[in-house]
Amino acid sequence: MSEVGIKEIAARANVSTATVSYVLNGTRNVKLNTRERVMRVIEEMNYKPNNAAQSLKRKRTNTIGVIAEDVTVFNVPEIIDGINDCADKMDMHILLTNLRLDKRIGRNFDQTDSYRHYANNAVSELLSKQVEGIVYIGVHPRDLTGLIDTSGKPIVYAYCYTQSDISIQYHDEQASYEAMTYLVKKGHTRIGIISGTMDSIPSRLRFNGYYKAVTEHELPFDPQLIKMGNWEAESGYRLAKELLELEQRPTAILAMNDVMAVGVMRAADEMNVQIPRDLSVMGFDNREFSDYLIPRVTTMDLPLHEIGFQAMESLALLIKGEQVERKPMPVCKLIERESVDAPR
Amino acid sequence: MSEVGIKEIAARANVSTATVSYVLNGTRNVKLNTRERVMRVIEEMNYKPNNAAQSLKRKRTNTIGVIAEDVTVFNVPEIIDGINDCADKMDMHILLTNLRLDKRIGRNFDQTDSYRHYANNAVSELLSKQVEGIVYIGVHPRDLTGLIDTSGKPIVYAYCYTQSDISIQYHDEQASYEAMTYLVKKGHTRIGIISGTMDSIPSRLRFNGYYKAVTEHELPFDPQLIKMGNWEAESGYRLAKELLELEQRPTAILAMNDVMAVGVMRAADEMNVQIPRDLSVMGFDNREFSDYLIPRVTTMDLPLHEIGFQAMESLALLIKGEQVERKPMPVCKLIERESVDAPR
DNA sequence: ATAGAACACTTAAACGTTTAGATAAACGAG
DNA sequence: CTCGTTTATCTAAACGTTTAAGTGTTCTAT
Repeated sequence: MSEVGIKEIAARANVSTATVSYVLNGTRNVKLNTRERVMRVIEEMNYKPNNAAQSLKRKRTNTIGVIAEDVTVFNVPEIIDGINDCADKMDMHILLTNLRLDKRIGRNFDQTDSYRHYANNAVSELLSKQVEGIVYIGVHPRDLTGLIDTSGKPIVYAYCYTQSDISIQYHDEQASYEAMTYLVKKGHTRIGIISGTMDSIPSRLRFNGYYKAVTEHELPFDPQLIKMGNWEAESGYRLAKELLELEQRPTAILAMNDVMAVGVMRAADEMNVQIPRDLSVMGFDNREFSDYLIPRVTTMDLPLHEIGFQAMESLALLIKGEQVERKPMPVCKLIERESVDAPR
Repeated sequence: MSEVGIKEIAARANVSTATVSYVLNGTRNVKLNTRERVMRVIEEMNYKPNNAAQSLKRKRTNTIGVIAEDVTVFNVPEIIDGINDCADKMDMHILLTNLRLDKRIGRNFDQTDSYRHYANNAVSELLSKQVEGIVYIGVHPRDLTGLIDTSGKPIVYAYCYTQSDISIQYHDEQASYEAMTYLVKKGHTRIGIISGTMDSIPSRLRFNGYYKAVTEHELPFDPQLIKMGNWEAESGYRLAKELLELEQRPTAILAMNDVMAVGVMRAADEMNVQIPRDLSVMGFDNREFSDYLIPRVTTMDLPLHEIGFQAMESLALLIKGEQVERKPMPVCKLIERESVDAPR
């Protein structure tokens, strides 16, 4: 612990501890003269107020808990960055808990029990650490409604879905709509899509966006062009082959994540289909590698930083007991690269 | 703050606060009878000890600070995961600070002043939060000796270098030696390398490993085969072209990170050099995308989790005031994929 | 010159725990 | 049955701050 306390400072500066506290916090006027004297002693002794004591007295810890389902999943660090960014501004600190869910229970959405166990343990620990609120970063976009009990402390969810509390997501539907519109503007009319697993909410939303684009742009609706993947490269590979083997090939494929887009590119490579000459490919997520593939793939960038930032903003409001007004949903941004061209 | 305190529990259980504390911490014998009574009340009221008060009295916060130069840089999350893993075991919590260095000052190693400023600010905040120690995750492997002042609190560095304190790195030299040996075993003798910037320590270590392999395996030493890159894809691209334009082409290229390996593959693609038929390519870092490229690239996996774990272990020892014994350096692991073959 | 307000500073209680030391009760040996 | 010891519990101080209330001191306006 800090060796030197406020008493020592007070003694050396010939004032009471109260005065030291006042100059430290600026909570009352202190004559310039004495203020400077106190400051000087503080400097000299390199005094730092003991935060434990402060928290105890103030009943405020200036600390929030961040629970990440798994920090090593691609979207999490950026979200944390956003939270941290906002927290900095409000002089809040971040107590981080990593659930390691990917490593512990994998993507099995049904292990609700062990899931609930890990999550609530983490919450419980954080609460006893006196965090003023929690932001929960879900990586697999499941619906968490009712799973987590914070005994009244404010919580906001980032990236995942819940009905009972505040949760910040980006605008999935509009993103896939925008992607489709982009392909249409490039001249494509036969567009294949490879979706994620349909038990995931964003997957359904992205599909909605696709469907909206199909109707609005009056594309021929062909069920053969719709493939159900599972987010993994292998499924992109397999389904792209199916699409490319159609008697009437699509001229473009929209994969609902970049990983499946990789699979698409592999399939194209194998079948000697050149991208983007013979086939346009579009991904989703703007994973770092999408810029490293050959050709560099056009994709939708996720507003992860913004999600984190907004989550923290909302949490701060909840902590202050204020109403949190609905903000416009963060939107994705189209990243134009080399994998899309006009059809020949 | 917690609404219900130890006094309330004591009152309801008809004991003194001391007794409650004893059953809570097991620091003294309490008759089974009363212990159970106290426990029951604790349960009923969902009582959680106020950590601020505990910390104040115990002079222990069970919290360490983690400073990350930038959480969004590829190696950081995995290191945090390792730290978190170990911290969990020791019942320690993590107060996270993200310097956002990449965004604020970029890779400019020379901005020592503003660098020092950010880092020491973070340290200072953490110290006043009463962390018991700090692990500092550097992303650009510069030498940080003397830059950071923790006023006596233990600190350990992960991934970066320092002479004055404990720092945990992986074994760079042996990794590049192993990579080279692998290529040699595959039958290559003319091996080009593209190094990182030579002002970076790992870059020099990796070069040492290369050189050691060259001499030990009695490869012809040809300075033309050694190219100095800057870690970026573009430099890999440019330098691979130079290598491929040599009158006596190398049959394999070892790029000292996966990003530059991407550049190599682009160059090869453009020059119609097929990988691995006409040229073997090896990367370094096992970035996620290395598995997504076509062909999937063989590379060296970094023991990031282990680095984080060891860092936390060492820190725990320092905190306890114990000697930290030198452990064997974590080593990289060769990930064999498709980009390397025997020369034709 | 003086009352009253404004200002600068101090005193001491409080925040919710832990823990040494005190006390009381129960036990065991003779 | 007594004395010493062990065991169970309690009392109260302490941890390092903040802050309401109190005490001087210095202005300001008359």
